[in-house]
Order: sequence, then structure tokens, then C-alpha cells
Amino acid sequence: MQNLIHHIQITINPGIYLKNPESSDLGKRMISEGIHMIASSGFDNFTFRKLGERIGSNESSVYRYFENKHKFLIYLTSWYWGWLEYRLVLETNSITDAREKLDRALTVITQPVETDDAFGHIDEVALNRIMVNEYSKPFLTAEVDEENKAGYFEIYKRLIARVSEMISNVLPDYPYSNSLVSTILEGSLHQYFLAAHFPSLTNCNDPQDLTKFFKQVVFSSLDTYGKEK
Amino acid sequence: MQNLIHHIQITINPGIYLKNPESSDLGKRMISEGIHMIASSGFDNFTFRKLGERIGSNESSVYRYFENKHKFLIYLTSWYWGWLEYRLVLETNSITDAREKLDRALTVITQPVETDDAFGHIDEVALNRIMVNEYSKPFLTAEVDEENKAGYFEIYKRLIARVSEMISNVLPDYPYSNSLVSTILEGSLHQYFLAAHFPSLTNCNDPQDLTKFFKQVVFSSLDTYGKEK
DNA sequence: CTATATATGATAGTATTACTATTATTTTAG
DNA sequence: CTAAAATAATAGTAATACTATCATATATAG
Repeated sequence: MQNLIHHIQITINPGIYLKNPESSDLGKRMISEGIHMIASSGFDNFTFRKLGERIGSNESSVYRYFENKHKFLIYLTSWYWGWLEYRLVLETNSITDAREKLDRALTVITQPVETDDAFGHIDEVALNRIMVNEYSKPFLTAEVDEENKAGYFEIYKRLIARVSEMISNVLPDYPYSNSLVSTILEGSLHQYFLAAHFPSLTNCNDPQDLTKFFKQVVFSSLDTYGKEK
Repeated sequence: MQNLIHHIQITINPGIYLKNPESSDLGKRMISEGIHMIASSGFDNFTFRKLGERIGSNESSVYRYFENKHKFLIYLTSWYWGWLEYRLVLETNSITDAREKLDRALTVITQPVETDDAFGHIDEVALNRIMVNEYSKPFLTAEVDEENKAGYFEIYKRLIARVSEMISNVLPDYPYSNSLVSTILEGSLHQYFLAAHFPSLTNCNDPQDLTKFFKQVVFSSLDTYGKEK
């Protein structure tokens, strides 16, 4: 990606961390190494003890940045959605045609992730693997309502609202824009998961097909809405 | 539902359990009470110790039926998908028109669950709540490939294949039938979850709308495939 | 240059969990 | 009535997800 823009930060709700990991070298290493550990062995096998060792530090130091590993995951997923939002804006901002704008947005959402130089210590490809393998774990918990109230999912909600608005700009009367976007965001990760583990349950073993599939779904739905027999 | 058909059993892969819970009264109580416990407090707070107490028995007895609580959940979700498949067949079997058949299938998939008298000890409404709140936990694990190889997800795969075939009967050339079905099965549970916890991310706060939404998505996609500008 | 605050590191301890193992008791079947 | 099978009770283990405490290193303010 562009090496024009550096020193940008994705802003994360401070309630998610105890001490901002972006504020120190140690904190950045927690994020950086944490991503690699979770991407390769899965979130369930990830512990702060192992992370402490890995960064040449200590369990207790990690606990000074994050209350628990669940919040660590919420931090990572929030960062991911924030980054996706940033790329979405960057890539669609200059487009005036509503249809073309939505088309480009769907490309950004569904195409495979590439490394972004603007965020040195974060391996976006590995982070995307985490999203594919753990996508629902941040919110499928008994505490989801409290955490939602505390604003931990704001970025995700903003992202959906943004794409939803693009849909409304194509077809103001379409009544399912939020459902369509939430279905596609989750569905896209899910199709990647299926391609990796259950190839017989998807026709999108090539990312090109995934993008085509979701675009066909979205535009056919918009183009025929209100015109059914 | 019909009280015509009794004494039917959903067949579950024996690798999922150590001893078939359907084979004894104690086993049935494990399923029955386990469903209520997980539905009300969530899977993460569920333990075999608590289940043992609840059924007036013992942790060690539960372990004689299920290797661990993860397999217990796989059992429940397999049962659910098996039951959905059974209802799907029951409700679509007599329909000859391909389009109408698919339409009915989508109703069955997306409409709220009601209690089914044919399976006395299972509370399908509570089980559906589990599906909505924990839907991805059976497969978002590090062991998914082994478990898939062992056949633990056969019922789910068969269900998708079945609906996928209905799509092919409507439009043989449509190349995304598996992806469309897997997106809708997962997406339907997800929309129910959003309606309960993130109402701003869905337009389907009423189940009627959910069914309409997914039908519109499916049929518009099929009706315009190959006819885009 | 020292006193102080702050960040980090090391160690120990706790409650819970997810089991395994063993033995005792009850139920069932022949 | 006896043997086998099923269930119950109890104990124990390793790992986990923390909390608490204290020691040390480092940065900074006066």
C-alpha cells in the first residue's frame, strides 16, 4: 500500500486496555507477537504467560496493559475493523458515483488482505487469519451486552453504518441495508473459513469468486428490490 | 407440530459420544437439562460438575457419556441441524415446483423455532437459543480439521448439500449455491443474535422481516444471475 | 546529583476448571 | 440369587486465569 501515509493510529476505546499498548515499545511487542501467536496456534491456546515469555518479559507486565485475554482479542479485532474502515474511506473517498463507490467498498471488504506499511508492528495478514478463525469470539459471550454498553464495539458498528449508507445512496428505499452489510461482513470471513476447512460448503475457493459472489448478491438484491413478481 | 410422528430419532455420529444419551433415562436428562443450562447461562459457564448436580447425579457419570463439554456441544448442534433437516424434508417433500420448494425451505430455515412434540425431552426453543448464542463454537477451534475428518459435521454438510440442490433445481447454472446456503444458514442465526444484542446492525427485528430479507436476497440473486449489464 | 516516581520483572499464591483414577454402591439381567 | 453393568462418591492432577507482593531498573524533577 501507499508509503505516503505514515504515523497514523487507529483509535481504540480506552476501556478496552489498562495501558495503551501503542504508548511503549513493550506494548507494541505484545500486540505484534500476540498476533503471531494467536494466528498460528489459535486464541484458545494463547495465554498471557506464553506471551510474556515470547516478548522476553513477564506475565505480570502483560496484565498491566490488558485486564484479560478476552479484552486483548477485542483490542485486536477493533483494530482490524478500524483498519478496514480506514482503507474503505481511503479507497472510496474520491468516488462520486454511488454504485461505483459501493462496488469498490465490496472489493475492499471481500478481497484478501495485504500488508500495510503504514502500521509497522502489525502483521495485517496474520491478523486477518485471526479474524477468519476467531471472528465471533469477541461477541459470543455472556458479557456481550455490558461490553456493548461500554462501547467496545463502536468501531464495528460505525463500519457497518458506513457501508450501509453507501447502500442507501444507491437505493434509498432498500429496507435491509444493515442486515445486508452485517451478513456480508460476517459472511465474507465465514467463506474464507469454509474455503480453508470445509471446501465442499463454499464455491469461493478462489478470492476472486468470493468477491464476485457477494457483489452479485448485493447488486441483484438492490436492482430487483420492489420489482419482484 | 404434527403429533402423527413419534419415536423418531435423529441419528448422531457415535464418535461424538462415549455412550448414547438416548439409550438411558439418565442420558436423556443430561441432554434435556444441559440444554436449559447452556441456554440460560451460556456455554462458557457450563461445566459437567454443574450438570451432574443438576440431574441429581455426578460429574463422573456425565463423563461416561461425553468425553468433554466441547463434544457435548457438538452433539447438541448436530442434533439441531439434524432436526432442521428432518423438518425441511417433511415440509418440502410433497412440493414439486422447484421454486416453491426452495421458498418453503427458506421459510423453515429462517422462521422462529417452535416446540416439536416428536422429541419429548428436548426443548427446541431453548436449543435454538443456544444455536443463536454459540453458533460458531463447535467449529472455531484448533481441532476443526481432525473433527471434520472424524465426521462430526456430516449432518451439517448434508443439510447444506440438500438446500444447495434445491437451488440447483431452480437454476442449474448458478455457480454459488453452496456459498449462498452456507451464508444464509449462518447469517440467519447471526441476524437473530444481532436483533437480540445489536439491534442497530440489523433490519430484521421482526422474524417476518428476516424471512423476507433472505428470500429477497436468494431469489433476486437467482433471477438476475447471468442477466447483469 | 539525588530523591522520587514510574515502568518493568520475578515470584508466589488462589480459585476454578477440565479432566483421570479408584473404589463403592446400586440396578439389571440371566 | 448372582454376576455384570451402570452409576455414585471421592480424591487427585495439571493447567489456567488471574491477584498480590516485592524487587529492581530507569527516567525525571528539583
